[in-house]
Amino acid sequence: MAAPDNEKSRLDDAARAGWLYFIAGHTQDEIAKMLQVSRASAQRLVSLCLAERLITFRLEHPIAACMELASRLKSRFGLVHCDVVPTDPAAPLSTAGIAERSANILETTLRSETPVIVALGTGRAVRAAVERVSPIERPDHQIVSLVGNISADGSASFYDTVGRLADRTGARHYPMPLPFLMSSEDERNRMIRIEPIARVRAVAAKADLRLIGIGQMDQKAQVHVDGFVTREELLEMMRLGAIGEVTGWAYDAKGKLIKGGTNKRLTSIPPQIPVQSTTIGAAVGAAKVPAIKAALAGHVVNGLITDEATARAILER
Amino acid sequence: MAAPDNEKSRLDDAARAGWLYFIAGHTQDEIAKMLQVSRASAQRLVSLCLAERLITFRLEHPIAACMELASRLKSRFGLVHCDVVPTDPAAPLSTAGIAERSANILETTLRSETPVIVALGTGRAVRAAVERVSPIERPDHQIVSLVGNISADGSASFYDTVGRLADRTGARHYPMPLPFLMSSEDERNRMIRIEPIARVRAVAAKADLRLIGIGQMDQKAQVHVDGFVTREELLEMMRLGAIGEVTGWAYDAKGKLIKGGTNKRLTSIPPQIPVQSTTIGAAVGAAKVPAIKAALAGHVVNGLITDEATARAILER
DNA sequence: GCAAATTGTGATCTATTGCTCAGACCATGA
DNA sequence: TCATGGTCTGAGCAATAGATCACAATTTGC
Repeated sequence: MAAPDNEKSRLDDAARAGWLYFIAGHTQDEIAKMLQVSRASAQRLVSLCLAERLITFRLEHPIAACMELASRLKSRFGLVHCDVVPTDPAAPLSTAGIAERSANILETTLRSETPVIVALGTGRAVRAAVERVSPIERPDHQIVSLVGNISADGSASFYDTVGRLADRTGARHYPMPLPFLMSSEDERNRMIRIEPIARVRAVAAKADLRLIGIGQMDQKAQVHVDGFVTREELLEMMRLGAIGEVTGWAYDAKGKLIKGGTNKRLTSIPPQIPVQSTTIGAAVGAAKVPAIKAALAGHVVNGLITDEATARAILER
Repeated sequence: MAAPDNEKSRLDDAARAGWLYFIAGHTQDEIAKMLQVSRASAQRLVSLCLAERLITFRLEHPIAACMELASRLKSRFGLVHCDVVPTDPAAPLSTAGIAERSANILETTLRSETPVIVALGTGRAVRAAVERVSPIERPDHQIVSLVGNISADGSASFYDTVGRLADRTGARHYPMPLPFLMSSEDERNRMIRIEPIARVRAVAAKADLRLIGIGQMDQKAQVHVDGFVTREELLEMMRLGAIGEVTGWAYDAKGKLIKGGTNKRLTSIPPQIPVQSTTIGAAVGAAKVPAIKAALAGHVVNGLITDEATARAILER
């Protein structure tokens, strides 16, 4: 009868100490005096209270749920980085929130004094993020594009994220002066070997941070909506099992790159799978959930920036 | 639009910081790096999170309620000490819990190296407390009785708390070799002036700690049950407004001592009102609630040891 | 009944936290 | 435009908390 009694009174004391510490706000020294133990023991009681989960913390703020989701995503998929932002109820598909966060990541990385290489992929969130980066003079950094910035019709209208970001930092920048998709595999192979392009690819391979969008491969796939791939090409990829894409590279539900179709003619830089350097995907929306899930599960990316609603959907069975 | 936005994002950050600190268990330094602020700012965010009550602590343990009640009693009645112990559901009137606590107080006081004077009053809890004090050699302390230890019939059978406690400490002790109640006011006045008694009273007046029981003055009053006052005397005191007693001294609902009745013939040492030195009342039970309330409100005592059920009743309405 | 093992304790050292202060920054109004 | 008052920031320091160690107490196993 002695052991459970002792244990009980020990937990009682732990609870008392925890109460006095967290709720009444006393110092451990004061608590030690009150409970007639050494300060060391008071400290142990407080930790015991924590360890035994006698005391719990409740954060009454929408952010709390986001932090929780981020933490779960991080451990579920072994991510090196994860941010979940509150979903704007007025505009559930808005990229504003994730763009803000992404900009934050970019700024953090660019603030570094030692030279870094940042690679940018496609996606509205990535473009919006670049817009939100505040200027900082870092001429030693390098900004490189993972994806060609010339559309199918030959125009260079494709939004120049790399240039914009370079403007803000004074960094050297490497756009990729190539069409997104070549007309044949041979042509693609020739193009990516020409000197200026090879240089871009070499820089990109060493990128310290990649920030890319994650696209779904369905009827509303961004690569199709933007006119980079035709309806037929899209349908073929879907037939081949494509469920999502990063920088145009289509992958299946397990995060494996599709072998054929447009993947043979893409000029953009393929993701390393499994991903090595920090590669953060930014995406929101219910439609993208399967694509994001596959990217996470298949280690196409090792970081994610999304919103609360999307995060919940990803974690759902 | 800037101010509310800033403020909102500030609270967001505070919530984030609070989450990272309390729930994820990061240090403020780590949080500072994550949120891209100085450590000082991270610290401010964490305190803001606390100040704005974004985060709350919940203690999942019966002790929590007791601590809460003790804290409320303390501030409501301006007590220097208050302990509330869990009510034993199997024996709601048991003095075991409060005796344990009271013993603790006694031990704490007696552990002091500098000489202290401890005065003991009546009450089962006080007697039980003394029993639970573990021996400690402190011959420089003094233990003094506030109340005569000879009952009406002349026997000295009345439980000798002072002697017991002195046994355990080696302290000098001053029992009060007097009947509880004299037959007349004159006789009382004569008795308390005789040398040995006057000495006891002098020591008692300087007591650093008084530990006393609080009795109710109703049909089941302990002073009557124990045979110290007759039924008639009890009824007279009740007519005079007596609602409770400490060391025999009856007081009314406001905590004022009753002028007449047995109070004129008591040999025990009256409470100072308002109380100056630390005077702790120990009592449990629904029947004692009015007596305890009056003692607290009238500053008959400035400390209380009770149980959860009694504490709730005291605080009610 | 004794020795081993486990557990708890206080001393002491190190890390973390809270606080103060001087200066920067910003908004406001003359 | 510039002074003015208020608010926020980061540096540095003092207070507080946490970790480690050797040792003592207690329990457990033989």
